[in-house]
Amino acid sequence: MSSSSSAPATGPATARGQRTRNKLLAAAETVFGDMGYERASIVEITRAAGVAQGTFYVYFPSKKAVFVELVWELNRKLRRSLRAATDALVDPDRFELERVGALTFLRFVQEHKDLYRIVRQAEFVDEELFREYYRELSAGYRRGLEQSMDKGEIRRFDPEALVYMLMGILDFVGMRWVLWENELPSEAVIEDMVRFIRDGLRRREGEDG
Amino acid sequence: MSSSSSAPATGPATARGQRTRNKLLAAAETVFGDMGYERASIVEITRAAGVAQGTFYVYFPSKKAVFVELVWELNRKLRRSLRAATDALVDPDRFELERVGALTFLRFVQEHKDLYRIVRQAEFVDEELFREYYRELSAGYRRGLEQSMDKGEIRRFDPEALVYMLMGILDFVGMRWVLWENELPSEAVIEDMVRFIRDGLRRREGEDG
Amino acid sequence: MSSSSSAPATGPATARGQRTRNKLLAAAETVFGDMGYERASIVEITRAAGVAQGTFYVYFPSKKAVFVELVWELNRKLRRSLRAATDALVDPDRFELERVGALTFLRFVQEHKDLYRIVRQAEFVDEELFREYYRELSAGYRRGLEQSMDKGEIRRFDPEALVYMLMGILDFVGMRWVLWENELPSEAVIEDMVRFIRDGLRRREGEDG
Amino acid sequence: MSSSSSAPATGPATARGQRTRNKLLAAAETVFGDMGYERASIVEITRAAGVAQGTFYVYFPSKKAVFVELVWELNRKLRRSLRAATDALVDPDRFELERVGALTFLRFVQEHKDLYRIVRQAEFVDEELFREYYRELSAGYRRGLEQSMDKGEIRRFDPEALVYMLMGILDFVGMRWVLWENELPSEAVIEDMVRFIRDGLRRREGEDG
DNA sequence: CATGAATGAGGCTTCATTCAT
DNA sequence: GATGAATGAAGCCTCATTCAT
Repeated sequence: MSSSSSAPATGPATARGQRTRNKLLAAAETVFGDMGYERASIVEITRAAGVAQGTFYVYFPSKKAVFVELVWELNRKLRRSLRAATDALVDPDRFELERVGALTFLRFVQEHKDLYRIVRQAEFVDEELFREYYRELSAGYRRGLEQSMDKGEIRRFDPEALVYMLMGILDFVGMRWVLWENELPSEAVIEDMVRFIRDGLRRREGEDG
Repeated sequence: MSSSSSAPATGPATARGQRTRNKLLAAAETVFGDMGYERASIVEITRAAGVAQGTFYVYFPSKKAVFVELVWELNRKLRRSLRAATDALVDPDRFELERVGALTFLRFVQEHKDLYRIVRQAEFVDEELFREYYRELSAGYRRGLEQSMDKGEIRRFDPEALVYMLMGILDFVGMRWVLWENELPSEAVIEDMVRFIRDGLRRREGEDG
Repeated sequence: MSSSSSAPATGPATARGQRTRNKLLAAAETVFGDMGYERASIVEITRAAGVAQGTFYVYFPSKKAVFVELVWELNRKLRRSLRAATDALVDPDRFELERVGALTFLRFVQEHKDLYRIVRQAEFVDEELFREYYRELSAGYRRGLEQSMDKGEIRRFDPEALVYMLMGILDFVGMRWVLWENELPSEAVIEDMVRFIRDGLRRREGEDG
Repeated sequence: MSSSSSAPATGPATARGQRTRNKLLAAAETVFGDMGYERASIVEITRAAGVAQGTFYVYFPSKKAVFVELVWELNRKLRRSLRAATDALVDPDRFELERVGALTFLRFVQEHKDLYRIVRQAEFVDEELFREYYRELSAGYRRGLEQSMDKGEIRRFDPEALVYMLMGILDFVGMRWVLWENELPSEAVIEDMVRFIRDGLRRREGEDG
């Protein structure tokens, strides 16, 4: 019977296959990161992976397919990082969570610069994919913020608005320092950011919600 | 500068020439906005402009050239809008400026959805152009914020950090509502945003700067 | 306005354009005839036409498109030839028409060997195109045969059956001699063919229809 | 012949080997019939056969090789069918033979639509193979017709011409009804065909050969 | 001034075939 | 005896750009 006909072009599941697939994925990450989706070519990717051009199509049905996979990989990895970092905290308040979350995010960007740049291109590769990326990412964040509002830790906001504002801050800080300067923001910058967020979130004296 | 003969393909300076050039520019804006830089083609642009293919090269030396020009045009227009809106205010404080600036930005995005998407692509067309765009945009904003700090209206921040955080907020709110929902954010969202920014900026009691 | 957006990729209508288009069409005819549709390549066609590869797509939207055009061109030419030949006859009976039609067909094949082979491939390029080809070709033939039946010149047959039998005879004779031997069938063969058809059509004594 | 060691990739001669080979052959028949020679792929064939891609080359040296084998298989089967059908007749005259031969052919086509389409493609895979197919098929037919002429059962014809005309009739009737309508021609059509052939063959009164 | 036919490099993808396991 | 991962040549098509008119 062999593998009949249903395999969705994910490529051989053998050990060797896994290795090749990973080489390809890593190469694609680098190449897309360097040259952008459109200018990246399959030849370039396979050359970087050290395999023949045709090998690419053993593992991925199309150029777009690797890209999409990469985007989701980043999404998963990032969420996992954030969850790990915050789960490690003992009885944290919202402000602690924001500080740790921000730092984790920036470090993640630093370690996955290519992947990060890939997301930024998704908008032009597949609009819906791009939105899905943020929807997915914001969902958990938003839940946490809503809980904090319910607990009265922070002021009440339209949760969707709040989550996008916070993501916007992180995105731009990540872009400005990690991507452009190729380094984590200085202590001072981080401190300013955390303080700005904290004060923005905090209930004012005399407020009831 | 002047109208010597070396300017590379800026096109005839006659009135008719100006008209053609503008048609081309407008067409390029639409087409780049619709299909993205890479997928947009010169034929598409010239067809939309109602001129022959070759005419394009009378006015612009390359595809990239129109794109760059478009980016700067957006930049200029946006800064002009912002300046106009804030100049109209009588003796405004920082918070008033932020509110008006935010609204102006969002309305601008609404009217220039194409140009907005164009900027976001600049990152992959010409990294430096993209950074320049934000450097230019942030310069004036930053000056204003520094003055407010000096006056003690708002807390002291690393000005670069502050300006990118604020741009990040606006960018994401504009994206989430104006681009994705195709409408201005609701009053509630705007209000939350303005309040978040205001509280983030405000000096805490007892602080001295 | 130029040529706005409706031109169905038929290429420039200028004199120069017509010339190029014809070169391309002629080259395609030869190449498809020589190597068959699938093995023929656009490079081969453009090389034979003496133009650049890209020029092909100025005139035809796809490989298949030229092919289809070629098929219909053959169809038209063949029908025109047959009509011309039979129209020239003065008060012909069915048998005279068959003789002249057969000869005309065979001569046509001899002069259009490429196009002839092209039709035979249509079956594998586009099944429906292939059937349309025969439907179109048989329509006029069939009308003539029906008239002859009505006049009582020939026996009554299911007209569709008759027309396909006659086309089958001609097709195979054309294949066997014109294509394979590269010459018109001998007088003897032609005579046998005409006689066979005549006797097959003729009413037997004592029949009434 | 024999089972020495030089036969190029005919595959293992064991029972299991035979089974695999037949699965491959059957799969190839279906796939070539469905998609045509050029569009059919080895992967498709091996998948349909339920074996690994590489296995194909254990049994056949190339894609073309299976195809050629399939063509000859059809040829053999068809001739065997025809022989069986006519051998069963008791002291038949030419007209009876033609009627039975025609019916047998049409039924064969109906049961082997795949193989039928395969032959029609042979022309573009290997011209010589295609001609050989008809030469082989016509050889026996022609001998029978010559005998009938010698016996005076039918009029004298150039035998090659006659045999190709008759094959042409059958080919087109098979195509028009069995392939296109997916059904045997109606009684009426069959009757017209048999009558047309009979009258075409028959000696006219007063003829002597 | 403008045109638009022509170019040719380069991109994505398919697939027959090989060969180490 | 069978496998299936890998190969790389080749195909169709797109498009920015040039240049003769």
